Amino acid sequence: MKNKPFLTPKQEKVLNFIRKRVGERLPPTIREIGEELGFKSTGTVRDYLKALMQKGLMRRMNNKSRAIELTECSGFNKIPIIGTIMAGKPNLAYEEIQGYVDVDNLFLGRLGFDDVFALGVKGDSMIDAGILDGDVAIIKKLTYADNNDIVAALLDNNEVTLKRLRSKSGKFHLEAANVNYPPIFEEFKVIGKLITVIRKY
Amino acid sequence: MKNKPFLTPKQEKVLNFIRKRVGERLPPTIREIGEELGFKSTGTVRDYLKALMQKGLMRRMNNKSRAIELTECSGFNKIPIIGTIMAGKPNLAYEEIQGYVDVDNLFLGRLGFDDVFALGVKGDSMIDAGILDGDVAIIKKLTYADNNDIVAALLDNNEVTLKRLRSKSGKFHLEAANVNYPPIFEEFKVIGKLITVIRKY
DNA sequence: TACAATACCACACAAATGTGTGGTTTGTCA
DNA sequence: TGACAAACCACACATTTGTGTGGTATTGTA
Repeated sequence: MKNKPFLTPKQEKVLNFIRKRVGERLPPTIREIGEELGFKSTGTVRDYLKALMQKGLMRRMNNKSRAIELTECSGFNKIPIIGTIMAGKPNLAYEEIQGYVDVDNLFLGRLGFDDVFALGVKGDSMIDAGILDGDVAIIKKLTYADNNDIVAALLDNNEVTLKRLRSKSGKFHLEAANVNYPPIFEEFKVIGKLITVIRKY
Repeated sequence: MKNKPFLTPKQEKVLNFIRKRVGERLPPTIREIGEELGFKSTGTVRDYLKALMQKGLMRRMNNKSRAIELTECSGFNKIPIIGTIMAGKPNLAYEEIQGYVDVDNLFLGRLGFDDVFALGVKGDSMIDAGILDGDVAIIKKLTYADNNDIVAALLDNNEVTLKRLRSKSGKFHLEAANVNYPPIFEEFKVIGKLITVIRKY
């Protein structure tokens, strides 16, 4: 069993300041960290950054200002997923936390923002797959997909549509998830694969 | 009627690139913008930034690298929502962006993290409302709800269930969205209201 | 005791980055 | 036609920022 990366109090202070600034959308420069924490030398700050990097908490790009990337992917934005809830307690002192919804990583997993895009769902053609009008579909950019995957496909008329990919005797076609829509046998190109659906009420 | 701040296509491209980079938590330098957009002079980029600032879309700090702040608020993690996609283009250039999915604000809106929790959906009792087994339901903590709202309710056996709230002649009961499930008339307590559904594939 | 890690500092230097001035071209509008 | 804004470029310069080297002091530990 490995023990979690131990941080000295000072190191934690540095990390927290970086977290704060990253949260504010402008990571600090080395000198800004020094000013905030009271270090008079840039070398000191670099020692800390080196330590934090060795402990796997951040990455940096060479010769790029403010280029600090926290690997922990901002552990703040998590929502607990609850199984059962204790009865008497008024304020949801949840007993069984099954996991966490990570707001940042939810859609992306290990993907970058370049690898996905979102599509507003129009119509009810996928209603039997639980995808309703107005839902937002998060699509991972791909040019291929497997049988039964739900894909974003580009049709000949330059329209993008969300359908299920089916193969029948070696040929692919698109199927709606709604008996009222016929399958699509025309030419199309897969541009991505559905990885997440979001619906707001 | 006021017209929205007019942006030229080029200006919008610049803005979108900045949005993207701010979303990635490292705003671009002037030269990085120029490289991406194909400008050979820093002066050109500064002209654009000046224009965007005059239109009230961003602020900058003097002599600070990457210090671009988008005024359009909460520019945290945004995924572009794309309408139509140019046919030939392979890599989905941020050409026609209709809007953004704001990862942070998606579930929460103006709520804090304390005001919501998540529920793992089990079973198919809400399938006709497009809520499937395995979905994650984001619930806003409330002790009341309106007729027809989908709510998280605490039953007598300490189970939490997701159902539609119905009132009939002044009395509330719970209804599944699946003809195979009978309505629930037993005692229950509303603990929250469904605000978002997320499904991962 | 010797060694390693932590916790600092000073300072020089190079690279990145922002600023400023002065241009050219194109199209629109009065 | 002239004025003006958008949309560019080149280049010098100042400032910011990252890098690198070489120190000192303290503490725990093998």
